[in-house]
Amino acid sequence: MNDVADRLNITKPALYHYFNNKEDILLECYRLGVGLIEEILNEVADCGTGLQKVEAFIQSYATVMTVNFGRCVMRLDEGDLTSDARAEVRTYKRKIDRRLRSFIQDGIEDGSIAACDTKIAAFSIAGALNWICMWYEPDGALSPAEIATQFARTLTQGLVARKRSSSLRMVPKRSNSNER
Amino acid sequence: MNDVADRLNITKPALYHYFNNKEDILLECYRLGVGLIEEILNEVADCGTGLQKVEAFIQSYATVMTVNFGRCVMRLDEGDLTSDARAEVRTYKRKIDRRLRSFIQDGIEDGSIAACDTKIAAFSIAGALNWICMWYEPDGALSPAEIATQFARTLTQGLVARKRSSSLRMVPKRSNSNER
DNA sequence: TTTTTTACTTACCGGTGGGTAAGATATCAG
DNA sequence: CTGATATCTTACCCACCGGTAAGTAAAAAA
Repeated sequence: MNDVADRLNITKPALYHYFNNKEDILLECYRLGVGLIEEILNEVADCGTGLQKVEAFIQSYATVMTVNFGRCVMRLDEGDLTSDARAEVRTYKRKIDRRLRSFIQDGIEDGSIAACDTKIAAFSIAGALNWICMWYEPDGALSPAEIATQFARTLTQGLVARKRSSSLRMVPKRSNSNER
Repeated sequence: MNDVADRLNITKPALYHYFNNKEDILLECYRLGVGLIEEILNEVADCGTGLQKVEAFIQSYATVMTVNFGRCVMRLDEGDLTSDARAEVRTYKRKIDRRLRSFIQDGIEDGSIAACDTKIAAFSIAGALNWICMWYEPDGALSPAEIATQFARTLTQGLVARKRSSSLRMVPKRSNSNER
């Protein structure tokens, strides 16, 4: 708390003028991060096949994970929250997870995604994405755009080499619309 | 420390009879976990194409993440280690990461894996796998075996639905082992 | 038997860190 | 001007937690 206050050029009691306690600050950061994610979820919600939605989701989510408040969403450990706060956080998480699963389900239904366990597939994607903020560093070799694009590709297409068969490659004009 | 000692039915000073400090205990747990991972890495090291090695790696690593000491490897936050310990931990991590990347590289060279950025691909896989211990619960709906198998499939094959083209689909008798 | 080593215990310490009491200064409403 | 409210400070508190001092009991070595 002292450090936080220092960083803001105020004293600790001034901090407590704006927040009730440490957890409130943490939660507020978390809420900001979740806000970012929910924003992109809404943008993504209607943009083609299930596969395309998942792809767009990955692309956007990966980008969010490279910005400060995005990282908060992941770095927060449920373990050291009071039960009230934990409940709130879990609600957010569930909401995002459900959304991702629904995209996958859409894809299975419209034929763009192979039959699979949506729960595990969603966990797999979410894990890869959440983990980004464990290794990403702003001044590192990989740019957010590169990461987002490669992740979208790897997670949807897999690693496996494919014979260039028929007209399978339908992913259109989303080459790299994410430079910012 | 008191809690740990309690759990072992001894007092805190007894704990300090066996370990120098808290960090040592943490590190020892970590080492046990890394030991498990390196074991499987060696088993995997020569078992076919690059893709098959990656697949075997995923399968095994996912399983490790569901056992206690496996979880330690991931739950340990570099942030609260002394620089010595951090150096050690980073060495382990680098070793594992390099190994995974080499498998991917092997696959690209032998044609079983599509050309991609090995660094990002490895991060993506490692992230999905590491994240497992954030949601896995021993008494939950998903068994370690299911998780491992589905992860291996999803991460290597991707989500995308593929036309049954030529002899590509070599994964046999695994129709839908994921009901529940 | 004596000595040493191993395996602990009770009682305690000091720093850290989240949080507060009480007051100062400034702004704003009436 | 008066009183209330918002914004911030100095000085302090105390629970918790990592770690230790000093001593005890039992086993192993001599």
